[in-house]
Amino acid sequence: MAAENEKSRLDDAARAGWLYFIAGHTQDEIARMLQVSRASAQRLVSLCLAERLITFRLEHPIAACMELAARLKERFELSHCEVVPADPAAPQATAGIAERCANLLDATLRSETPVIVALGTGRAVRAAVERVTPIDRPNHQIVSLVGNISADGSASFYDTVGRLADRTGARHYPMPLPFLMSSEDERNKMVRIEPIAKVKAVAAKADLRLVGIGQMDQKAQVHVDGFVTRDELFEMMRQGAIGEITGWAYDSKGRLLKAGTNKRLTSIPPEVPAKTTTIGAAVGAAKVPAIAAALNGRLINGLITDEATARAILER
Amino acid sequence: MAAENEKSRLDDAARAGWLYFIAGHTQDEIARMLQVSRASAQRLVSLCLAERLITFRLEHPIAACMELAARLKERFELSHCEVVPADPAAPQATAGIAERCANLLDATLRSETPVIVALGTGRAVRAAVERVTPIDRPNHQIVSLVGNISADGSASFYDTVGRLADRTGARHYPMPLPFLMSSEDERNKMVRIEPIAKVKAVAAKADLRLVGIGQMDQKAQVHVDGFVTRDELFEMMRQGAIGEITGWAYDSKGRLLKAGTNKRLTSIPPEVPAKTTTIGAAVGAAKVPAIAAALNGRLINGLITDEATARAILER
DNA sequence: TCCCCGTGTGAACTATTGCTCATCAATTGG
DNA sequence: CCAATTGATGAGCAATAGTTCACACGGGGA
Repeated sequence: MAAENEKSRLDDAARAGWLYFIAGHTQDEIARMLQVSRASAQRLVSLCLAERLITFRLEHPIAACMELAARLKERFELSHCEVVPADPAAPQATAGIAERCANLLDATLRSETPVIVALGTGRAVRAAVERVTPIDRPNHQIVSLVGNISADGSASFYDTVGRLADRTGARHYPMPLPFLMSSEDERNKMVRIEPIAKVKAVAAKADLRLVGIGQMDQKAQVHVDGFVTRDELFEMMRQGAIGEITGWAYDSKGRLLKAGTNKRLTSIPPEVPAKTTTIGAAVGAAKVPAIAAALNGRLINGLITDEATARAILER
Repeated sequence: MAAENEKSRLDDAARAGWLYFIAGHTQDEIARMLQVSRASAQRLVSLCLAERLITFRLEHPIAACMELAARLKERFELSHCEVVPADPAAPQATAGIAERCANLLDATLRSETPVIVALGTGRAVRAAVERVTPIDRPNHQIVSLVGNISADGSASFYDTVGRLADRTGARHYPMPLPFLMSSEDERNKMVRIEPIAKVKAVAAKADLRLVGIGQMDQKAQVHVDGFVTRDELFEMMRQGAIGEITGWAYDSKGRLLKAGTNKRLTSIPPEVPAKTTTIGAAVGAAKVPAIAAALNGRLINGLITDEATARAILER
């Protein structure tokens, strides 16, 4: 086709695009104006889009978040990803992601058919549970991925499973075990006893796993909360631990370590690669390496984070 | 409603808009993603538009033209307006507007039901006629608004009516009169004779009038072509003439003058205000005051011009 | 010259979107 | 505390947009 016609076709495409998107006419009107069939007007509008003659710009902070979420989803083959605007007032605030996690839980629990939700650790997860809107779903099941008894024998304040069950009337399965056993043998023994095996079995069928992601540094939450000692933490760091999910430490490639506390952990380990919908929830510059490793290692296939964290992950 | 909810609603609107326009999802998909009904998703997309969260940008020279045409249409209450990109190589070229005029004529003449087209003077009009695609429409009528005999008695080379009739097989009505009579009396006598009255009658029923717009300055086309003498031209300029349509001179407010050559003109005068679709076709910096006056005086209700001229008219 | 290929076209059909209306929940004022 | 008002909601329908298909046109190449 002659270059001149090609050009005039693009001109018409631009005209059609202008009339459609900017002037707000229907394609039928445009067809009459341009003296073509409606089908041709539609083709012109498509062409205008295809040739990128027209661009959309979303003037809203959310736009950047959507963009980041789409890139994360693509890059790490995630089944679900949400990025919330970073709160400039509180860059580490979990409020934003907690709201999204709560929304996700709401959506999942709204289902009439029975679902199983498994919960891990993390402030965001805990906060999310508090924000779930109460709903009566006695046929759902809520299961904990981590032991809720801390080193000193008291019940952990992370009783997220119980709280979520309160709000839904669902059956719930806390894990009646200490976070760490004293030896590998003992761990292996414990996880085979009936009540624990039952919890594991339910967790294995979970429709959704919602987990926090912890970094393994001097401020590691597992240490701050008293689940692992300073020495245990340092040992894991020497072994290359960079992050943890439900206590399971992994290295910078997202490989679960086969040493140290991992041998004595009672938590249910992540699937590798994650097949069940497994959503990680975490924010903060300190957690970026841990989150990135979890994504690369396919320990999670979903992520809820904030804008600053998302950007940092993508820029690595 | 609380400000927080309001904000979250706008967030959702932005999300929906992003998913719709940028990610290209359907509203149904968006509804599922956002956990709302499809109707609500549609409302969110509308809201996004209404709140101008999203803007469209058309990266094409045509965009500016469409914008200018829309402003001219609005400002002067035009029923039709087209602005073509100015050709940087030939700022006065009528090629662009001629093409659009031809397109307009094509569109009008394509009609199966009989239509009457009246033609005025002007290079653009003449060039447009040459570009009309031949079509067999014996029931159409083409009528001239101006005498086609020049001062020296020869037939004018502006035989646009004949040329257009050739291309369409339409009946045509040239105006067998000199452009100017020697006196007002004589003019009044001539326009009453049968063949002329017939032409006037047909012209009065025209569905479309396509006319050129001439400026009244030393390079006025009516003078250059020898229809009016230098003295006559200067006299009209003294009377305030700034432009002419089919020879009828008007002042800067678009009021037809009641003096000088206007008293001896045989051309069919413009309707004031224009009720029939009356399209003016003109480009060039020199014609800007004439075009603007014609628009203000409602001598025309349609305009075909180029980008530079359109901009100049709007900036006055 | 005739044929073939690529391209564009409109008709007809399907999918998507926009709108109206009845309903319902929340908030406010009496 | 209740009625009135406001505003959001979803169902259902009408309008609009998108797709598919068969066909026509026009420009090379045999």
